[in-house]
Amino acid sequence: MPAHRHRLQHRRLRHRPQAGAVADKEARWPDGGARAPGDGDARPREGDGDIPRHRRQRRLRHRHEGARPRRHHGVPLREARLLPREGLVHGGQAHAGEGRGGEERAPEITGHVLLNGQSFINDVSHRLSGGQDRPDPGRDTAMIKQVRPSYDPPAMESETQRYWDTKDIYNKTKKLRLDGPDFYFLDGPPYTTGSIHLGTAVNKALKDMLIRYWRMNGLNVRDQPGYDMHGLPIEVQVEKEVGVRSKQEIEEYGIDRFVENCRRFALDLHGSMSDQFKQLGVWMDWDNPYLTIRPEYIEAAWWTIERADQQGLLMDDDRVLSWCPRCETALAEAEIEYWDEEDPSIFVKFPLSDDPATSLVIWTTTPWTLPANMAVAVHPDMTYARVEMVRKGERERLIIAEALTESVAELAGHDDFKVIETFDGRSLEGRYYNPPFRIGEGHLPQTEWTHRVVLADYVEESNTGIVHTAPGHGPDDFETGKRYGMEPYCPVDESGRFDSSVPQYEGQRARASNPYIIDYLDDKGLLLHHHGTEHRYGHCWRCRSSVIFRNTNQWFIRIDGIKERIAEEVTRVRWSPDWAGSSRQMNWVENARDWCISRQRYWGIPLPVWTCSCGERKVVGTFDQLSDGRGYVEGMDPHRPWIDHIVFTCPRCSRDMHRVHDVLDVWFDSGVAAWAQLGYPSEEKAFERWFPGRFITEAHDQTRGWFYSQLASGVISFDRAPYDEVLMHGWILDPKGQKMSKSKGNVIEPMEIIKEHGADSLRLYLFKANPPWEDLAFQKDGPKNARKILNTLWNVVNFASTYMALDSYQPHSKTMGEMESHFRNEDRWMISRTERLRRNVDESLQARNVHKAARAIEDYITEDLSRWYVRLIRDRMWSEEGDSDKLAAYFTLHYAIMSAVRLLAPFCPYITEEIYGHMDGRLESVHMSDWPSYNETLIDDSLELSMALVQEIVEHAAAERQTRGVKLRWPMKKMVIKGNADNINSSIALFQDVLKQQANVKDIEFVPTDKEWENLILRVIPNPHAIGKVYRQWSSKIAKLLESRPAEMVKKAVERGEYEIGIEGQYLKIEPNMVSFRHDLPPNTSRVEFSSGMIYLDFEMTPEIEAEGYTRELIRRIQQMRKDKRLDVEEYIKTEVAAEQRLQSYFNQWREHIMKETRSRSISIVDEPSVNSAKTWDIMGKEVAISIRELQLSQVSQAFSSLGFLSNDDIITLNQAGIYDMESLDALSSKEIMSVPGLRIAEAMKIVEHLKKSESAPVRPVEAPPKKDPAAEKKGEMAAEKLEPGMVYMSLSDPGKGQSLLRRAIEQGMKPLLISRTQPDKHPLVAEMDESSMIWLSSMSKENSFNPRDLHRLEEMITDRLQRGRAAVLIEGMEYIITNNEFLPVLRLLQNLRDFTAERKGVLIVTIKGKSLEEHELSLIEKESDRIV
RNA sequence: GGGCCCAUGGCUUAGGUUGGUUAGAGCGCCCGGCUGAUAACCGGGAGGUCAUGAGUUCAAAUCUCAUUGGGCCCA
Repeated sequence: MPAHRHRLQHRRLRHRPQAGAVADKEARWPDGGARAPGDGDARPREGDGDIPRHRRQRRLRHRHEGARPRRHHGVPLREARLLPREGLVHGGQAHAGEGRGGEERAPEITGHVLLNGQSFINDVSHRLSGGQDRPDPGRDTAMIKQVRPSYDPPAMESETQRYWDTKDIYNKTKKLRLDGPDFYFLDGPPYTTGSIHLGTAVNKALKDMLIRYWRMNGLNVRDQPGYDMHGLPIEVQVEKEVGVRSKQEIEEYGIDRFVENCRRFALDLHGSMSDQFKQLGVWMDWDNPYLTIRPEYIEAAWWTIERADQQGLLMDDDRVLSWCPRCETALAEAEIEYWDEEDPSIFVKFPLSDDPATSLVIWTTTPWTLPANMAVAVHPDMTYARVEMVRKGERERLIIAEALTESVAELAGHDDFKVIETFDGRSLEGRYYNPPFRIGEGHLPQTEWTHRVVLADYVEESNTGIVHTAPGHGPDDFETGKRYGMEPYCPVDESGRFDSSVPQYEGQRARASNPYIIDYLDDKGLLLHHHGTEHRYGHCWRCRSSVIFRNTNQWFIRIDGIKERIAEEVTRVRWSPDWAGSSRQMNWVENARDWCISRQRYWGIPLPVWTCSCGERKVVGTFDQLSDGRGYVEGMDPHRPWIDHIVFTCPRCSRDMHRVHDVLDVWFDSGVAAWAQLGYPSEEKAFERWFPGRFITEAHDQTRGWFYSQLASGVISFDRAPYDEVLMHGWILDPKGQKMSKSKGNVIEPMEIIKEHGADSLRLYLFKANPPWEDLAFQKDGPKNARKILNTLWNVVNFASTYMALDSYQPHSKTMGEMESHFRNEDRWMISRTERLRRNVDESLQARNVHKAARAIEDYITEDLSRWYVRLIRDRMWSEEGDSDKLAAYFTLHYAIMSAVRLLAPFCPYITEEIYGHMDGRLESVHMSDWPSYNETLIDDSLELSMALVQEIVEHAAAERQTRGVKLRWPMKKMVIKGNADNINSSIALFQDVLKQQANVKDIEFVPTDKEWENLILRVIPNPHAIGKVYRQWSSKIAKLLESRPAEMVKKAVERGEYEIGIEGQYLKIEPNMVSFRHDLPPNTSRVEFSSGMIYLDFEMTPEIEAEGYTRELIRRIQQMRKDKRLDVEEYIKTEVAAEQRLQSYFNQWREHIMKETRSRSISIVDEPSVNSAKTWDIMGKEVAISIRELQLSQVSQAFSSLGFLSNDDIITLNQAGIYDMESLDALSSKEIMSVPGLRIAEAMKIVEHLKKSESAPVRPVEAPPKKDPAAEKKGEMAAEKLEPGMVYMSLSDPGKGQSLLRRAIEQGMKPLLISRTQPDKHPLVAEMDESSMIWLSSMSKENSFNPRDLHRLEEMITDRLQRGRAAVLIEGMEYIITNNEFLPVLRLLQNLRDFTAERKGVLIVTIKGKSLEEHELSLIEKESDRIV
């Protein structure tokens, strides 16, 4: 019998703590002290080492069972978790380190960090040697505590959050790295909106992940978060709040009040954002963010303006710029959002002054700019044509680009047209034309080139090829006008309305005048054609008004002068991905125009420029310089309007200098963040220490935003980019890849995801789903699936911690070197996989391939750790204490878990913290630990290859079992492996035991490459054609003879060319062409090809295999019955098995094993069942009737009642040794009794003494007394929760709940009706019901679907039963009915049934897998229940 | 119109630098198994013109060009 089977008893007992841990949730501790769940008894006590294992198991059990009465005061556990964890911290010294303390001492702990191409060795021991104490050896032991059995992220995360808060973990973690190399991480300030969205979430999560990674690598990371708090968005919100609608109204309201409101607004909002970031698990310096509205910040911006001025880069100028007519301010490109809008598309005739019968035809989508027309532009090299066109009977002459004549004619609806002559654009230059609008004298500046044809390169061969030019309304037009010496004319005022120079439209909004202008043109016969067109149109980033181009005076920073330097800096900076810099950013910089930094608004950094009417100007760079001004007050707020009151005296003419009333572009605010947050220039020390920033990461829209504004202001201020590295990340889109927007209603809220699945799951999904720089179409299933991965990790930890805690395993008591000799190959494999993972994750993160790192961890957890290694070591986990083989597995498993946890810590800070606290806990936080280094020498390619082969073969074997219908429970007789290369067999042989165990195969044979498996049957295939040619009439005889001869011999001989066969006295030579050979498989054998060879699987059934197989089937059935009866795992039973003779003999061979596995106190193996409650199972076509009866624990002890001095522990010990009653005790010799494993000597002696004394009378096995004791208690419970007639009960997850309710109903005398999807004969309730009371859903309809008629039939069946009075109906798997139907009919069915149930005083029980339904469906269904159970 | 990125089963994606077995996963679906990590897990199956077209090549999801669609940044 395999050794491990003996261990099942242990396992059963050891399983108890789990049940206890569940109870822990409400447990209270008498000492009021703090204990993490499960840490109580797992902690070693004095002398624990001497207590035999099973004793400790008992104690553990007692704690959980016996703890209840002690719960009278103290701290509920949830809070307890937040109080100090005793023994985890060494005297409050958070920095006492692993790494030195000896964790996994084998691999060198030397992290290697590569930053900006510059690498340095992060030597942990060096870092920790800064006068810090070695951890107290007495406390430098990890305490393994069992984790709570289920992973509940929202609850766990808020507990962890509180743990961090209470113990100030964040600050301690930072403090720990204080001596490390400084690393200036630069946070791009999000605009202060008050709530985070998925985009800001991924942004901060990414930052947090990298910061944690750097910290673990020993860097002292500066992590001040920032908030961008000035600007229009807040102004617009405040406008709404205080009820003003224009700049004029703001000024009436009072700029001071307005600005104060803005400040309050911004300050309120930033706090709630910080809270949300915290929940996301982001560790930044939330108590000390940099705010762009602080005076010192503003001073830094001023200083930068001053620097620009000193270099001659600051200027004011007239320019045509985007203008928001609502906000009445200029806008930068970065502040404009584009989307498609409908505009008119018109073709207008401009008659030539000297030939009014001929018109130039221009095209425009902005009719409102026509009053400001000053010229028309043609391309000098384009060919134009004079066309005669007949339209509506009228003849007209038009000038159009030649290539476009036809399309224009078509649009205009011509009757006929012909080209009269062609010429190039150049020849048109200077021709005068009559503009559509005549602007009054003194308004439109008349110069030499006004209302003439001009040349411009940008004119395209589209529409008409002639461009209406209004220098006051278009940047290109402006440039062209400038070239021809025109002064721009802009008849549109700040609010976007026509001024008095266009009396026709005075006071009208520019764009709104389009229809009137078109009408006017039409009236004057100038409109050739008019239609609508969709095109991209710019809008104000905040108020969404359409922007217009206006010519205004603004302040600029000249980019031309520094463009080259900026480009050089782009080249120098490290970009991820590479093309973000070399292509994208470069492209932007190359096309960059002068930076307009002035805005005509209130809530912003005031432009620090004072001007005098004489033209003198003063730029203020620091507050000190302010104090020279009149109106300066010490400590004053530098915002508007107060700053406007400061007046300087002009040094040139002594008149007053006033401040230009503009504020700065907010992109300038954030552009100076790198030094402004350090307080520079007023504070130099921090600047010298930290500047420049090492790293930034933002989304790709920042190419034109923050990436650029920093480049420009950095080059102005310090002649360099203020950062060294940029990681450009993507956007989060909706599931269909569309941008999320409130108007589309497709916004997914990060906080809701966090509430449901936890921040860890959200983060993991965000990290692993995509490369960082790609946009992510956010899938709602994403976090859910990520949670499953974390759940798997949790399960592994639960498994490991259960056993390790029981054994008080000390993970750090041995080094890897010391364990080396105890490792099995599978341990070495696991360690190799682990080292490889450590390397992969580190390399991926250094390359900023965040997704690859996350995916590597995921694969490792699910594939290597959970699905394989844990499977392999199960048996070893149950083995006896002190067994070095088990310790090797513990060590490896612990090493693997802790590696994964530390690698995962930056990604998922919560779950890793929780696991670390339970599996190690020597430091206060996993985030204080060092980044796992890797040891290349532990990576063993060939070992991993071996295991890969074994895994592949196991899979093939499983697949072959499936096709043959042979379950894994049935051992396979033999597996033969023939590798196709010499090393394959030996490579697989390395893991022969693993293969045997996992494939459940009794024997493995290897066949060398050049041989064939000997059991293959070589057959001679005679070739009658060839034989007949030579030997004619003998051929059939020869063929027969050949087939009958030993094929091997024939083959060899033929190959040698010497095979002869004797027939009728003659020897006939057999030529090679007369025969061929074939290898046939022996019976019951499969041949499967795998990547590196061939395997043969011998499924032959021997009596031994049959016996084992049937036994395992039987055990399985009994276990199932135990489960169905809801027996306690420790409950003893009495078992009867009725089966045919052959099976009986098999079961008898395995009798003891069966009893142990099933906790049967007795087992009788019989021909016919003696009770009719026996359940008949079909095991591989054989009928086996099983009945089990529970024996209460207390009754077991009655078996030894004559030995009153025995404790329950002793009795269990005896039971474990297979001694169940006095009879068997009697049969043992004194010596045997004394050597019962685990039995205390004193007790053993007492037993021996007692037996000698009493010559004890045979003790009858004790039957369970009629319903008393715990059984009665159970019933009492039921009685207490009697089912109420007329009620609908519903369980949203657990089918077992529904079944036990139905049982209760039966006990209450109700007639049951069961509707289920589980086949009736497999259903747990089958024993308690007759056939007519069960409806199998799948049999109600064909094709596994449910149609409305089936629904109706079902309703009839149920109401029929309810009508017959006092009925209880259980519908299981409601989700099946719902998913196969329209939802509403099902809901209606449920409503009908509910009414009917109430009316007939029946009971309706519905179980449903809530998870498989849509949320709203579920809530509707829930409403139809009276009670959720 | 220009620059950059993306396109692989119903959905999300791996592979692409370095062209070479049968394009690999997860979710969903179907079938089966396991059942003392178990509201978990495992195996199998169906499902792919690797966006389209052309080229290079003995060979293209992979390299080149063009086209289409989507995203970002600009004009």
